[in-house]
Amino acid sequence: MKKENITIYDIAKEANVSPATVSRVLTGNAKVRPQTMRKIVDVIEKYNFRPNSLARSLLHKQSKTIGFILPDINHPFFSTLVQKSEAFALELGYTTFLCNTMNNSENESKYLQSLVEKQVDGIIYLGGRINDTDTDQEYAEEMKKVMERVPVVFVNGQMSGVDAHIVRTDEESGVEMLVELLVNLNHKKIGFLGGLEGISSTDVKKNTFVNVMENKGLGVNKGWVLDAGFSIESGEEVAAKFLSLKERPTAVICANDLVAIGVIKVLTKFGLKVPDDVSVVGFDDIYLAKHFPPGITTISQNYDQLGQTAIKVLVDLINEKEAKKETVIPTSLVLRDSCKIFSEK
Amino acid sequence: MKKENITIYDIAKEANVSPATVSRVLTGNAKVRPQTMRKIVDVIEKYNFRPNSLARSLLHKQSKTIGFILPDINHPFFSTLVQKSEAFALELGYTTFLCNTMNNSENESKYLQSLVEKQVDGIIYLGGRINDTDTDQEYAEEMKKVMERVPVVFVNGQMSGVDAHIVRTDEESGVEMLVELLVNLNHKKIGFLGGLEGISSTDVKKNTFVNVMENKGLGVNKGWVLDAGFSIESGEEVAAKFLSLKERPTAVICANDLVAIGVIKVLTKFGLKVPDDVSVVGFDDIYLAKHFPPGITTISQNYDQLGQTAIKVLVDLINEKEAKKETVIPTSLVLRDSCKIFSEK
DNA sequence: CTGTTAGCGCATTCAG
DNA sequence: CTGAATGCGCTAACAG
Repeated sequence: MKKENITIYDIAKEANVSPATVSRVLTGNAKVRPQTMRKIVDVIEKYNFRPNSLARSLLHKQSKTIGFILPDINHPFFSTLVQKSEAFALELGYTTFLCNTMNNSENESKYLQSLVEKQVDGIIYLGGRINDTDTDQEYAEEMKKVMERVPVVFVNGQMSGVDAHIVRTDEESGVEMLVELLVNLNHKKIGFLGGLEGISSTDVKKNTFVNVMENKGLGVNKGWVLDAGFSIESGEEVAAKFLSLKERPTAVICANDLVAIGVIKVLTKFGLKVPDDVSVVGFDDIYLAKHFPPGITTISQNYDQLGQTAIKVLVDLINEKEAKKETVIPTSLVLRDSCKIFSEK
Repeated sequence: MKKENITIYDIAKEANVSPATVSRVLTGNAKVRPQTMRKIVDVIEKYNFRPNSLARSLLHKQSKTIGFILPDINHPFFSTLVQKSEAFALELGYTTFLCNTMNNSENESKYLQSLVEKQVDGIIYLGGRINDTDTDQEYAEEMKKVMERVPVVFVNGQMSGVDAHIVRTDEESGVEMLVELLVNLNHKKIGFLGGLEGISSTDVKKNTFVNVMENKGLGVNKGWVLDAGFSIESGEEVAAKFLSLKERPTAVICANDLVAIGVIKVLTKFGLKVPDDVSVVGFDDIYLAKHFPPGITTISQNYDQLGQTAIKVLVDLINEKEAKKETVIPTSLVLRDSCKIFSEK
């Protein structure tokens, strides 16, 4: 059995007051005679009493809790974003439930249910199914049902048929900046490595890449656009394919920094120097980007702003205020040493 | 206002049964006529009803929730450990509350209170004050008060005066292995870089290091033991000090892999090759250790076992079973390419 | 197999 | 300023 819980009744009895009065000093919602107050506070401290927030939430029908759904807490992009968002939520008086789905769709459903049952006041969806370019309609239905009960904000994602509030990074302009940079550095043969087809962030980036290149009158060789995934290992894998290319690009844009790291690692291992032989750029500006030699030129996600805005929108929804349906967060270019001007040898 | 919640009463009314019967199908704790069952299930699905776990927890006096306290979710050591622990907790039917204190002692107190108020069934303490070699007695008192209400397990930490259950990595033998390795590689001048004095993991490692060295008849130069911290930046900082040494060790053991990364980065930048000029080893075997060139030789923390054991002990405590007071988890040596045999030039 | 009742711990009426 | 009573949503105990 559990140790017997102390309740406001116990406190009340010992302080010779009514439970209501104890409650009043706990919440500070009504005036209590200083004398009475002191007596009660003493007893509370004596027993080290803490009010049961479950009971409180049950009564108020709000838990002051926000749930986060994310695919992988180990990925620096998510851990950073979570950290920023969480800190801000805390300032606003919300605690958070982190649901790390480990890229598993079943977990995602379970957690979604669990958050509803736990009566969270709102949900921040950082990743998972909302990243699929083509929405599975079953998931969409599930999502809609959740949204009937709990406000939800999607970060860097969407679901077709689901009318959710969205906060997203301006990935298009990020990729544009990268292409501009490389082209200005005289690169004409540019590839795009990593990511996964069908995942929206990848598709958006790839499409933007192709469009911008064409606008500049530079073709894109299909063989230079290679999928793989989002991890360092994916980068290694795709770099191997890159190496086996008959004609190689002189510069590559990677789907994210981890991929860039994997790519650089393998190229280096096989004797290609970055940036001397190949220029490599990434995306996200995770903390490793500046540390991994030679230092990766990348696009910085505005983690603070992204996280804060998401929370802000969600809290507005919770309080039934109006909130912008879609907010786009700008990115910025971070120059480091993984790319340089191209010159024929 | 909140949207009106649907309750088992609503379901009961619509299905022409009593709330108790609805509850029975929800919990599956008692037999219900298939016919009745179907009727109820239909209504539940029609309204997409989910039971309120707050109410349930209030009644049962257990929330099936475990709280985690950790200093920095961005640190791969913690994010990996959390991931493993969480997955196992989930298997056991527990969901988790992650409390990322951001290395802030005030947050630690707040979260501790919050977890008690949220009626978590147990707390896993992954880091923070339990890492101080000298325990602040105020913190110890606070801890004890928490432990009167909720079972707690310390992972890789302790508090003097607090009689907690502990699960910890065998850091001593880990360091021993590293020293053995380096000595076998003919290194005689070995340094220890990073960590912070007063943090137990650092102190344990440093002491072990000094002892083992002395046992081998190899002295340790005080100037070769340099504090800094636990991040890549700390490694960079301490590497700068290393470079300014009159006489340098030929090999260094770093407090953890991030420090090793920082050290390698700076040494490389200043023209010293790792491992040709200096051998560098780390600790933890974070996923980066294998990716950061040249690949860092390190001690692997047994994340799975560490996390699972912690959860197992905690769950035993929750269920008021006996549990081993202290469990030591073995480590293993992971050989990569950041150290090599020493030979005079 | 099913219904009735009571209470988990708290905060909020409404009286006094 | 304080106390008594009520109900948040659920399930366990007890009848039937």
